[in-house]
Amino acid sequence: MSKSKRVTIYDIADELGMSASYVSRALNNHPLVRQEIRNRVKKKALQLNYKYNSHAANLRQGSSKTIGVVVPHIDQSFFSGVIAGIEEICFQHNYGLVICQSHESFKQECLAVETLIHQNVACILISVSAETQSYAHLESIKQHNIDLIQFDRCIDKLDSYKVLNDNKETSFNVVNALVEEGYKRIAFLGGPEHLNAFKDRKEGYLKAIKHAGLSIPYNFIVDNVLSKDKAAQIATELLSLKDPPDAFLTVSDHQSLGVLEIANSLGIQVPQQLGIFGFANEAFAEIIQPSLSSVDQKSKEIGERTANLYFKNILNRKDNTPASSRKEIIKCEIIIRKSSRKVK
Amino acid sequence: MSKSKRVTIYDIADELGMSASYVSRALNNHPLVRQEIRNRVKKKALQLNYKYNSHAANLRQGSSKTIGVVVPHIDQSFFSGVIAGIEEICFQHNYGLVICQSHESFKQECLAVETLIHQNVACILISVSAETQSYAHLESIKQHNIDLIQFDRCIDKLDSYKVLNDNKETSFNVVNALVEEGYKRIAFLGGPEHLNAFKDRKEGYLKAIKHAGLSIPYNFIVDNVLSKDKAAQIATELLSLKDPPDAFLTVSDHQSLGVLEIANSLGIQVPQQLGIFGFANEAFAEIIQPSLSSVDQKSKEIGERTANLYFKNILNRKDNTPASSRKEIIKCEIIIRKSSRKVK
DNA sequence: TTGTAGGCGTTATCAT
DNA sequence: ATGATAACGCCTACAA
Repeated sequence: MSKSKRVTIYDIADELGMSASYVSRALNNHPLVRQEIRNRVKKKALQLNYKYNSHAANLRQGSSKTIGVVVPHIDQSFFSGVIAGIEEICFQHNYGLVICQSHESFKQECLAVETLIHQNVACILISVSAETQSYAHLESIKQHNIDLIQFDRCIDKLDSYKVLNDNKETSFNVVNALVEEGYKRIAFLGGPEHLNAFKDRKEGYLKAIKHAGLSIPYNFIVDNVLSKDKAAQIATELLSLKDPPDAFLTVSDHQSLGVLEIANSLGIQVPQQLGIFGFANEAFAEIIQPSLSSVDQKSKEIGERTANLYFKNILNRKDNTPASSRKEIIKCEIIIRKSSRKVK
Repeated sequence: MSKSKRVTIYDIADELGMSASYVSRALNNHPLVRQEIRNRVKKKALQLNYKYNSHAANLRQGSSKTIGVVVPHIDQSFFSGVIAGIEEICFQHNYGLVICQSHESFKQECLAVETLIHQNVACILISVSAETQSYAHLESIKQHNIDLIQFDRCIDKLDSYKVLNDNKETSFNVVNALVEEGYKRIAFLGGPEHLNAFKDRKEGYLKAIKHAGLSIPYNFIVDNVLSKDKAAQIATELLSLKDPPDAFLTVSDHQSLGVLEIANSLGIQVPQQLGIFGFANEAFAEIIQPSLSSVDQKSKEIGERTANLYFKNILNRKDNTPASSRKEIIKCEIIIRKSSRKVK
């Protein structure tokens, strides 16, 4: 295979005895080009194995019909669900998608954002890493005339569209459900409190505890234990107390899993002696024994709404939306499984 | 924020009273530019909020320091592991990564490949969809001077580097392990046979069955049942026979899960009455009860080796490697858990 | 060590 | 309806 030069619209033009600009128009279905000619050009393009060069087009047009997504992990069901939703909408609008993982690292997140800016994406959709506290990198996005939408885990202070779950309400309702089930000493394993999603879940929890008139020891409420291992460690400590919790509300199923494993190893019966309730509705939640109660965050819908926000509200209608309507709330669904149901 | 024009190297050059080409060299750490000047230029770039324009650079250079990956799903632990490995190596070499999902659809796979060609990626790493039988789209990659490496699920007939597991040997060994455990009527739930990974696993199975001198009814061997649901359906049929299988070897943990659920619902004890063994070592395999025996395919290593193949063997050393050495084999690790261990 | 000039492939604008 | 031309931002011979 010779290192032949790339086939361009000029090659097509030459073969067809027309100009490159006309070929370009034909390929792009320009209304001024007759269907018959379009077909002829496209046929020739195929025959010559011509491929469109996005870089050239992007350079010329200064924008790229591409959307960038940055998420902590692509293999958590919440995020892969979101991505599936985004993909679908982008596909409908004929936009490309570049997916980046931060692996919960601030540094990698900055790098990803940097790359996406270099690529001149039209819009960046981001759910920030657990480490992310400052947001100069996000402001830099806007400085480059790239649109920004945050979802799920947002920097509150940063002005941008946001797509969120009704975390506080859901958390409140979950605790109520636990209380109704007879649990009274409900511990809370949270995430980093500087992220709204986790802060809201904690607030909902606190509100419900108050509402139910329960008194919870201060050390039952632990922030920033977002991994299975950290959760397991805290669970070990708490469950070894003379007056241990009789339930855990966690902000992720991975934490729930950590708690469950510790409970098992300590011989504590779930759900009879200990209730467990989490967020995210990971695939494994309904598979394991006992199945884990969890919150379905409607990830695919979040993805769809987030992407649609760009296409419907931002593109064209360059943003004179009042700040107040810049938040979309997606309602969660509470899924009660065995891990929080004492009575059959 | 005004719709200001993008800051370019010309702006930096103007401010600093030098030429754009010199700025370009300074930013790229060209040896002929003194460190002191490099620093000054970079400082000014930062100050002006300059961002590199990849499109312009790619267009100029005709290649993009970007690698494209196409996988069926990003949220299966095998593939996300592979991606993690690839990411790491790309990062070391300062290459970008574009990740695409085919969702097991041939059409979407073609689309992804098309997009990556348009983006002028340096190399495409692909594990084809279950539907993929023809490979014109993959040949098209090579026609565009883009390098191609297949991993895991490969089109055998297509000449390219390949990174594979030792599927046949592993499958053979797994069956032996099942036989040693006392299982005798071992059914096989496979994938689409036109894909080497599944074909090899089947061959290993058949070889081991023969080697052990077992006789297996022909209907115990079923191809192309790659989902949990399909596996469950076949398991229901087989387990309802008067002489049912006493073990299942599957080619994915999702299938194993389907089998397990059916066994549970039929009141069949796993592993006492029915052994189950799968591939992929999904996260849930060790979590559920009984834990699922599976094959760890060393996904991260596959990713690393695949990416390294590009950087070490292809880049620069433009391919005079003999066809024979164009295959890398990664050894699997067999993980025996409860679902296939009769004796304690 | 630094600058000049040209071109990568496309598309928008202007002209015919 | 079709063509010529310039420009997007960068890099790299080549020149000085």
